[in-house]
Amino acid sequence: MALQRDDVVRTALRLLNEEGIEGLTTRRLARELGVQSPALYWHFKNKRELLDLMAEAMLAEALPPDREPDPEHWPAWIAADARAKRHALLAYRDGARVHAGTLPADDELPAVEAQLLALSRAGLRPRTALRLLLTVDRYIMGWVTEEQAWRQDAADRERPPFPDDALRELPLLREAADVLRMTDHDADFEYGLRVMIEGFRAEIAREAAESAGPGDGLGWRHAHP
Amino acid sequence: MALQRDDVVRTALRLLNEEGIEGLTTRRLARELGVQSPALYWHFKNKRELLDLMAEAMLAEALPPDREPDPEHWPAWIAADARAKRHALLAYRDGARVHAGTLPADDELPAVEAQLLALSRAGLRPRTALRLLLTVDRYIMGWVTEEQAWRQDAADRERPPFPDDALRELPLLREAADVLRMTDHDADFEYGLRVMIEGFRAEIAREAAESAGPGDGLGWRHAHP
DNA sequence: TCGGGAACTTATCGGCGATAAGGTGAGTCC
DNA sequence: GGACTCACCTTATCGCCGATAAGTTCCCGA
Repeated sequence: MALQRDDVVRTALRLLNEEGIEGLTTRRLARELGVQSPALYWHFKNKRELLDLMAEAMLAEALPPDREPDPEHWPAWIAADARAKRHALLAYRDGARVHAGTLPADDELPAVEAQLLALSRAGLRPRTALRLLLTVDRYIMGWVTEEQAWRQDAADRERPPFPDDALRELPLLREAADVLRMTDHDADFEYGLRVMIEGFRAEIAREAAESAGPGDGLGWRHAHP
Repeated sequence: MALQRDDVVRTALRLLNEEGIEGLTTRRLARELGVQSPALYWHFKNKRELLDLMAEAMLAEALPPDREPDPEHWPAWIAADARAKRHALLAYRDGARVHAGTLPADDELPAVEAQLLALSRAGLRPRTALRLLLTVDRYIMGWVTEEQAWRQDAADRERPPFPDDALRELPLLREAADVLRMTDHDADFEYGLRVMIEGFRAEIAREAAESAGPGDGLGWRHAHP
């Protein structure tokens, strides 16, 4: 049986985990598949295309396109999707770097439309809703990129960064040292996510107030959920 | 006069802008400096070290370490710093990718300490304050990374992404099409930043309420500024 | 005057993504 | 049943990359 595009992508993802993005070369991948490296160029126009398919595959597992976001509990599914995406990216070494800069495929757009629908039921205009989704997405990408870089060179590094004596004259940083040293990625990510959703609440309240009539310019009302 | 480390970094930054990160090779850089490429390894232990110094130089211009953040107006300086950092990264092609994964140098820590001090005057514990700073930093990094990737392959791409007919069945996305297509990076970035700061306000109010006494678990009070 | 080290050169290594051109084998058509 | 086709792969090669080894130049201080 001849090589399938799908086999290549799966093998590439396995190789990514074993060797990291630096070690993911067309030659190495070909060897893994029992094939000569130019054979890969039958299946992909270039390495970028392979990386794009890898990125798509990484997220397809974690974020199936047929979710049905509930307008009543938007903070819940926004947070759940965010966690799922983070974990999907974390599941592969350098996952965030592989995913960075890829465009959503056309068949992912309906899922976004569904999210916009839910958020507009919650009181947001589509433009605003999409901006919120993009905001949390950028946060996730930035977060996981740093997280994986950190984890990676924590593995290489001989000694931990920010030793105590570098913080001697910096009492507040010393008190926040475990955040600075990222000893608990999960909790720190979660914190930022929560704060962000808090901001979304305020934004929804503001926009609802604006559309209901002239607001007070601050819009401090309780968002629905 | 012999080559100075600083000349190399400056030339590398210029070259980065002209050629992009792919075109920034040691050979090309050496040629630009009128030198053979192994000469560079006298000044830097490897390319990673050069990139780190480039990252540091990029931001040093825009975020001088002697700013004095005002506790009374923290939303203002958080936003200003965020904009400055974004612009610093945007000032160089692939700036975000160059900066990604670098650690703050030890001499940048006092500036962070000053920010923590201002935020703690505004009512936050140091751990929380640092988490907030990291949150907005991750947002910036994620944002600019995507923004530069987008700008870049907008230059290569023959036709714009998300053509109208891909959105035919997606009315909400169509209404938000200019956000989806990122026609106004500045405004979209600003929006997310504002929402984020809105969340910070809520967080500060909550933490103030908690430390003042038993809160209501929601903390919906007006933040001070 | 001469030793030494800073700053560079030449030569070379192994590896990379990609292309060109050719081979092979299974299926199809007459 | 033989010629043709085309999917899928190989071999050979290109120009580039980051990096190292070893040797050269030249200035400065003792």
